[in-house]
Amino acid sequence: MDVSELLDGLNDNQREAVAAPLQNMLVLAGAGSGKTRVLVHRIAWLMQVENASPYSVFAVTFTNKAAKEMRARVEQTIEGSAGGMWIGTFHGLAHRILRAHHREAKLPESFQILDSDDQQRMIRRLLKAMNIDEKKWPAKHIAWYISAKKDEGLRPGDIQAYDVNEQLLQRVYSAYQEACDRAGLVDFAEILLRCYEVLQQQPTLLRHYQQRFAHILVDEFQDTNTIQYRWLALIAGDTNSMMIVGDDDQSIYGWRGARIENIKRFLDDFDAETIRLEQNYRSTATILKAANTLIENNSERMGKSLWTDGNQGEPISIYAAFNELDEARFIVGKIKTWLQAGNALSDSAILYRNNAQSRVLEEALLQEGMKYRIYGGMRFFERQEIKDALCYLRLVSNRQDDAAFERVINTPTRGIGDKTLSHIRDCARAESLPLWYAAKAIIEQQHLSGRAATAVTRFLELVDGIEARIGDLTLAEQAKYAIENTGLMAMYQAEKGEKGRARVENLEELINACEQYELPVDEEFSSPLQGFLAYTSLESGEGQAEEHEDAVQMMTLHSAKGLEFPLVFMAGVEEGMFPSQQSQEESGRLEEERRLCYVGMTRAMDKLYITHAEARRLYGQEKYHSPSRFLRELPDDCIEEIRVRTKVTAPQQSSRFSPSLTQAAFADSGFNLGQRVLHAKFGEGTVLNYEGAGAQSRVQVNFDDVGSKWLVTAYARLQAL
DNA sequence: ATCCCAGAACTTTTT
DNA sequence: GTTCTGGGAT
Repeated sequence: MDVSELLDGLNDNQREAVAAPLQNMLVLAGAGSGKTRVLVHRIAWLMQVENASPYSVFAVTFTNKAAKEMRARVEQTIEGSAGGMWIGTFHGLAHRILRAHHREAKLPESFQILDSDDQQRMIRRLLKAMNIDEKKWPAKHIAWYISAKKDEGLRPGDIQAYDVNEQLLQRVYSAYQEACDRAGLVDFAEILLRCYEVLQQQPTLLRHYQQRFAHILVDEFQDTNTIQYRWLALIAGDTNSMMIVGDDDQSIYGWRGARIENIKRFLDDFDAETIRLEQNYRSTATILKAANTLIENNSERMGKSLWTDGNQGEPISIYAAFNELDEARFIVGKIKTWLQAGNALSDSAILYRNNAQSRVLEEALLQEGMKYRIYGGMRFFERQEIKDALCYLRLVSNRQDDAAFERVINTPTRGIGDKTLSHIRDCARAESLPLWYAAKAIIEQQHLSGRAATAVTRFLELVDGIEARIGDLTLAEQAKYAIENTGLMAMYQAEKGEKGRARVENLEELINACEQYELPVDEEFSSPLQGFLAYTSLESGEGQAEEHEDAVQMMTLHSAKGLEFPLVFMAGVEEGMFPSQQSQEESGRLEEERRLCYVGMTRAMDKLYITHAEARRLYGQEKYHSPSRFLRELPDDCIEEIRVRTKVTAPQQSSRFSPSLTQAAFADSGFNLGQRVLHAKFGEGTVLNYEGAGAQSRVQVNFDDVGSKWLVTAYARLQAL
């Protein structure tokens, strides 16, 4: 590609960033302002104009998806291979360095990665051994604590524990770390911290990477945490060509350690120039104006205002639903209309604050026979049956892996009970041995009863046997061999019902994934299996066996970041839901919620609907939320209210409507409950739920605007208790 | 080893 | 209200 072509089609600011001299730079890139484009073109520019070698490029993203996209677009732009460049996620790149220098990092060659589930099991095990009450100290919280400390670059010894609680946490952290080290295991946070420490402690190594990576590019910089910042700074050294791209207004991961202030810190530490990308190529002027106005309510912004030379577009529609069912019905209705106008389902998205909200929406879509796809949820490589299989493979490749040992020693059941297991654990603890070797020792010392000893021996031989047999097999054959010979397949085949069938299918899909897997040529893995295992932990399997059909896209606001859709619905925009209850109680959280709202709004290209429900069944209770404060922050001339809100009046004593009130409401309208379809005119304070003695019914109510009154179609679904 | 029930949880998510 | 989990009973 010709050099001038690299700048063609870019606006002035984008061009300025792409063609900037070698210097540290912050590109403050608003939503939909073409930041990926700038990064990609910058890489091409560095190569073609600055004669940078591909080996000098180090491009970091947060997600595998973003890394993959960047690599693909670079290759497209430079019309060649991006091999030699390091383009990947923070964890992927740090992991790569650790593999290459596992000795310096004091890790076994076949070290394995713990996902958060493994991590929690590991902690639970420790808590039992340390006699700590799990009720008082849930493994989840402790895992959270440990990760948070690692994210800040803190080892147990760096923590000043002033009170007994923190001292306990510190003790568990310490024990956990020892257990991981002994087993050759690293958790996600450990990958970064360990890599950081190795580079810091090995000046020769560090110099090597610093000299090699003359050009560092970082995407989504507002999401970096402390250790990520330090890691980048270390590798950058005094290089003066680091380009970071980010948007302080889209920082929504503060709750998991992201430091929005890293952007400002970068400006100081690296004496960087700032370039702003404010022209938006995605949304209508109306949507942008509303989003801008909203975000201006935040303080300490770096300042940025999106604009477009495109259409004004339609106003943002705000719908005040009677309850969550009405909300779902409304949304589905609008999607239906949109579909009938000749649009694709997959161009519409429903965004919500928390996953629990998806259910009612799903039911409504199902009722209309509309296809949908929900993002998030259980990932492929995290499924129980998949993890079982992977843990066998982990154990095959690294006998020290205690987490894997614990998981599969009695899966499928082979007569190794709690007693035998705690025997092995005791021995392991006493001798500071991995469980595998403790089990071996116990058998040799004949400390077990005949039956238990046979069972354990058979297990050890099983794993050894797999390793002996898979030597010259392909990866897929190895997996197949392991899944079948361990009895896993038989176990899940025997499991009845839809669930068992799905699990068998997943195991087959795992073999398929092995077939598809390509070992990265330039990374240092001792075996294809090793590479595959790392892949399964770092890439959770999004896209595995996924169908691409035309469907409504459903996801949380968080997972919508980076995406765009012509038609967007934001559901449940109510006080207590969004901003969430807890964000209103803790200080500083509110602004992040507002940024989340900003992110949500700026996903919409053409039309945005925002809905809120006056009544909502939440955790089994009827809640009456007022519309979100964020709605009040939108400028009047950008919005239209589809249904003027009515005041829902609950009876004084109870937060639920009473049966008599419900019956009265229906009787007043001249209809009886139980009648399949009812037509009624309802006024303010419409009663939506009916609960009678002996039978429980949920009244589903459909509303359409008819002048100042509402024509109501309702039917009751009576369910005997 | 398996099953069943009581009790707890319950933002947001990538790696 | 629902779903998951852990512990106790069979």
